Amino acid sequence: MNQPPAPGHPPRRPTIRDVAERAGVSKSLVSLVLGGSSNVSSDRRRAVLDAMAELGYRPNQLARGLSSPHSGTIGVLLNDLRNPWFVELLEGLSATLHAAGVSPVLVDSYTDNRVGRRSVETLLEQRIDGLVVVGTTSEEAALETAIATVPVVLAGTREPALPGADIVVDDDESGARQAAEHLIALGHRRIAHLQGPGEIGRLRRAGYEAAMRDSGLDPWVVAGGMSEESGYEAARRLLAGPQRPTAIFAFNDLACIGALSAAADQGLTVPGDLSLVGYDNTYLARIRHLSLTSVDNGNFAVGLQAGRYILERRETRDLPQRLHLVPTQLVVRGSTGHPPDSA
Amino acid sequence: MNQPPAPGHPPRRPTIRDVAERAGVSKSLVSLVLGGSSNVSSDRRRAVLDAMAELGYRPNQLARGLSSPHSGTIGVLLNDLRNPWFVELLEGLSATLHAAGVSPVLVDSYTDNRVGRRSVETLLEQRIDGLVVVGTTSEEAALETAIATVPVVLAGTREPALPGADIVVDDDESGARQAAEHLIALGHRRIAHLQGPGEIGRLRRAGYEAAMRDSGLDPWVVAGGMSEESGYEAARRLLAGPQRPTAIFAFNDLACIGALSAAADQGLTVPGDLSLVGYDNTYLARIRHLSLTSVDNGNFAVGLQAGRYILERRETRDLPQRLHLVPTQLVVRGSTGHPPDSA
DNA sequence: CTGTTAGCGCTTTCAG
DNA sequence: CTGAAAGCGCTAACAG
Repeated sequence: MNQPPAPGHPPRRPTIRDVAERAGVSKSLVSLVLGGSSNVSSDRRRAVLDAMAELGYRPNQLARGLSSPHSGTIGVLLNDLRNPWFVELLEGLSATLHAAGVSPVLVDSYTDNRVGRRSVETLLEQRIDGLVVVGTTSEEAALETAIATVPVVLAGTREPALPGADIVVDDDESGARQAAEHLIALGHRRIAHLQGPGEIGRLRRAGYEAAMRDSGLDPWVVAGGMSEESGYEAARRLLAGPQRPTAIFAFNDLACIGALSAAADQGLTVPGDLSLVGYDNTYLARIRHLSLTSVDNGNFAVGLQAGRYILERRETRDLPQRLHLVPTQLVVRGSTGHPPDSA
Repeated sequence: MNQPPAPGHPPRRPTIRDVAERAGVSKSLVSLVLGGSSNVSSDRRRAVLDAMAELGYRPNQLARGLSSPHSGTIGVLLNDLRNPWFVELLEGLSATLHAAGVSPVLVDSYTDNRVGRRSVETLLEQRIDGLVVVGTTSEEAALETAIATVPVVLAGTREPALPGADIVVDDDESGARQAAEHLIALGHRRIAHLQGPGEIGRLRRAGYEAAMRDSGLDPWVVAGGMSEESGYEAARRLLAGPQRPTAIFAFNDLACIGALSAAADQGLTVPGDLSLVGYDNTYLARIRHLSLTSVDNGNFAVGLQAGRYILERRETRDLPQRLHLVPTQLVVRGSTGHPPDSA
């Protein structure tokens, strides 16, 4: 069934039973030590620990997961590794999970789709204790079935709307407002916004519009997207128009970089002729040659809280759905300045 | 032990036994269907499949892994999610694995380190069937113990040198040669190279030097790094010198972008005053506003082959160590042109 | 082709 | 505090 008896040395990995034998105790005692029980004398505990070390013992999580109610793993569904906006989120999440002795199992929805793998299904077969969805994914149907089986938390996205799934995101409306207010404070009046997709796109737009109206300015929204390409196209059209904007607030950093390219194409300097603000404060924004003013969405904090929620739900089903907003922060860099006329 | 009896509806997930009962067959027959055995009449198979669908049955991979010699998972150790050069590699790898019914389990070494998680150790406890190391990692010690237990393949890196671990990489020497030859063909003679770390750094340097010597030019190598920052610093010093180069071949795209910023700082235009070549052909190189000429390292092919190797080793231990080189391809974009004097 | 029987390595009662 | 015993869901012999 398992490893054939092997001629030379036994390739069989040491089990709890080997450890028990070596330490001169029973199987269950070893199990107790493993579980960190306090009902073990320190001598015995030492003996067990020593035996483990000598044998190079490694607990088999498969076996553990099979017999205990928790597998000790949490699935993390990443939407697209190409855009590493989620890295800090993942760090926050990992920190929370690690402290609880839980391992994140990462899967990349985009790649899996391409090769025809059913990411969520695979995770469920692995008996994950919960699922954290990082960023908007297209696996809506799969998530609906998943939530029937395991707790689900959405991090850095508000979609799909799953009854019973907690949501942890940055405060997009407030973040967008900060961005717009920054531009307004610099003296800009013709400030355009490249709207992005989905609920998040709507919220950022709303924050932008509110800030504009508060200052008696007319909102100027055009459809953008979340890619460099879409930002480029949208900005190109804007800048080719008769009364071009003096500032553009893009949906995210990628679209903002697209706008930057469009500006360069028209011979406009940034921020001399045109100011630009992105969103997400990715490492792209930090690249010297781009140096984008951007809204930081506090992703580390988002990850931390998502971890807390999923661990709570692991213990207690039937919690009400929760929404946690993390404050944003505007990071000013080289892509914003006063409008040209005000010079 | 497992799920408490639950008051309302039974939360217990259907097992192979439930399926057998419902389909009116034995447990083992269900197992055979699951395993895709041909020794099952099509009627019975249908019955089993139907029962599974009706029950919403999902095989428990933990249980499967516990009783069969393979767990059906392969660990994938990612070095740093921040630099998404490996995305296509992962796609190739996933394609191979998926075709074999094996699931990749992704872990991020960098994040894990930060939170104090022992990535490799965790994977081994999960009873992975093999480990693919993607990119250079700092977990050398852990890898050495890992290779005693499971097959290891290095993809996109040559380090650490592990006896018995296959290596799949692009042909760095040849790639660097292509980059240098491209610049030479454009008429450049003062071509500097920003050397990167490790074995790969040495190989790229060697390819560059060979191309230079073949054309009777003097190699000009300075220490760089693999980050934007290090590329910036190195290039800044180079460009401040008396006889500055007319072209720079950087270790990778990130360093190349650093060089781009340094050029901008000095008021040099690219490619008018200075030509730049990167390496990895990441999506950064493709960004319009950067538009870097770069060497594509064929990472999809690297991933495919790494998958093949690991699957082979899963079946057959004691294979000799292998090295597979994937051909590179220069992608010319806007950062290279003729040297200024030749205009 | 089918049903029975052992385990895989571990946790968890339940008596000592 | 400790040991024996049962069982998690599944696979893999083994006789029918």
